[in-house]
Amino acid sequence: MDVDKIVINKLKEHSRLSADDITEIRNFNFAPRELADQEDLIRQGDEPDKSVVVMSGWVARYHLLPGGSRQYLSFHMAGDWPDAQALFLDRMDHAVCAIGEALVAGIAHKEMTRAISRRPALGFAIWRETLIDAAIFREAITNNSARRKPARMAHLFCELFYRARALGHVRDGQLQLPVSLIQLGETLGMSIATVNRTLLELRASRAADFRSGTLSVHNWSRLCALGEFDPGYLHLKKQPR
Amino acid sequence: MDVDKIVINKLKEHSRLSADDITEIRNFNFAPRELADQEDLIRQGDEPDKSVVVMSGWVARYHLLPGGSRQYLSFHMAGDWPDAQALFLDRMDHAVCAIGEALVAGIAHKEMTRAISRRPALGFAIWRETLIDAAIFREAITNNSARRKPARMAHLFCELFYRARALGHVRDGQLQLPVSLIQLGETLGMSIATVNRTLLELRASRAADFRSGTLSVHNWSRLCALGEFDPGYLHLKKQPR
DNA sequence: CGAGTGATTGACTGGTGTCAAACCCTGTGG
DNA sequence: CCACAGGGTTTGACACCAGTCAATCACTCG
Repeated sequence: MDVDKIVINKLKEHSRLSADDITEIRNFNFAPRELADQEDLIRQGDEPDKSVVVMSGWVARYHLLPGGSRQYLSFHMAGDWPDAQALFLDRMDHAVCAIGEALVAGIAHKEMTRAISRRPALGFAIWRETLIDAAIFREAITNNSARRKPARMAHLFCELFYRARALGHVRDGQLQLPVSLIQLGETLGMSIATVNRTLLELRASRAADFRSGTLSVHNWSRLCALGEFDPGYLHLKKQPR
Repeated sequence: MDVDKIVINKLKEHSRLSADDITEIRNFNFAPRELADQEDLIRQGDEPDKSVVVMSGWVARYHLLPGGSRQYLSFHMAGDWPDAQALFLDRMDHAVCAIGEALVAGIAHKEMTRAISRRPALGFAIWRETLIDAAIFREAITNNSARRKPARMAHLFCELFYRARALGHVRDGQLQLPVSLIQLGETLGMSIATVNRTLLELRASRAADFRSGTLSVHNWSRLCALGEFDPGYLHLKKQPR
């Protein structure tokens, strides 16, 4: 699929676009870039001059911690616009890396601001995209602070699965998600030992099964119940399924 | 101080505004509203039609949890624009309440979008404001997930103190912050017992002292070290002190 | 002066991090 | 084809942090 199609579909998930807005997107010069597994797209402290759209694979945001370990902040799949927000921040306060091999497409910030000045509605759509990101961050605060470990993991799986389904990345109740247990731990704020034990627990509950980079959801409603998942915060117009 | 002055000063913290942008802000119709301690400004599920600026006191965002308890997400003081982001989200995924008595001023969303369509640069400034909010959320994820309890609390105090100082709310190394220990716990993801013990620890370290609604910072650099605080993520142009 | 809320402290217990060892799988090189 | 190395995963032992519960204290308000 073309980049502009991906972008347009994504924005349409939550915003209305006029024909002119769409033309404006079609005129963007997207610069593709291939990323190897774990390769950094941009680092903490960098001064970004472009935004990227994920075309295939996964990309993750993370904070680098004093000890050298990481705190993963969010995951982004094909269709997502992981750092639209870098548009107006001079210096990156976090890094973005590829999770597995990924393909992204960059748009120069200058080009974006010009387009937005011409067509405010397009800006509003992209703005909304960044606001949904913020809502996801808020939910992550709650998830990692207030929920017990099994609920925490279930919630993360719910969110990723739900978002992936909305973008059409789920096949046969399965989602490719090439993260290691270490990375899961650095996302959910638990040690690798606990990650593993919690994973076994989820498996035993027959709600979901994550192993070797594949998330299989066996019982969606049970998983939602376990994770206290309510998709409202994702602000998607059409609810999948 | 007038509302428009407060707003203009705040946006100038991180953005450049032209004379026309400032005129546009001056023309906003701000509707003042007084809030009692703990009063909800807006609830989870509401459909907002206006944004508010805090004029005095504090306001906090929180998620309501299944059990009825809360997860506080962020705190906002005079000058902050806590839900500029509600502008493009149909339904609130979180609530906002007053922490102590507070005074806020609301602007209708319609009025804001019109002004932004006229003056994109003003929109960019407000957008940036929401992006800084998102950066604060990201830091909260890391804080509550990756840092040990004492560092966690120290970091929160650092952030609030730093932001308050930038807005001129700090007097004699003291900041009025009328939160209870329960609320601190519901912010940092710890039980009230641990909050209290951690508070004693901070007090003993002679870095900071929080009691009866007043945060006193005795040794700023030590507090920063304890909390691994690096203010970069706040994206403020002028660093205070 | 009593009621109520919040703060403080102690005892107890369970969850979770740390450490260590074993295991599995994959790719590499002999 | 096997041996080996290395990364990721699985499991167990153990200590301790931190949550829960309960009692007491401090303070404010009616």
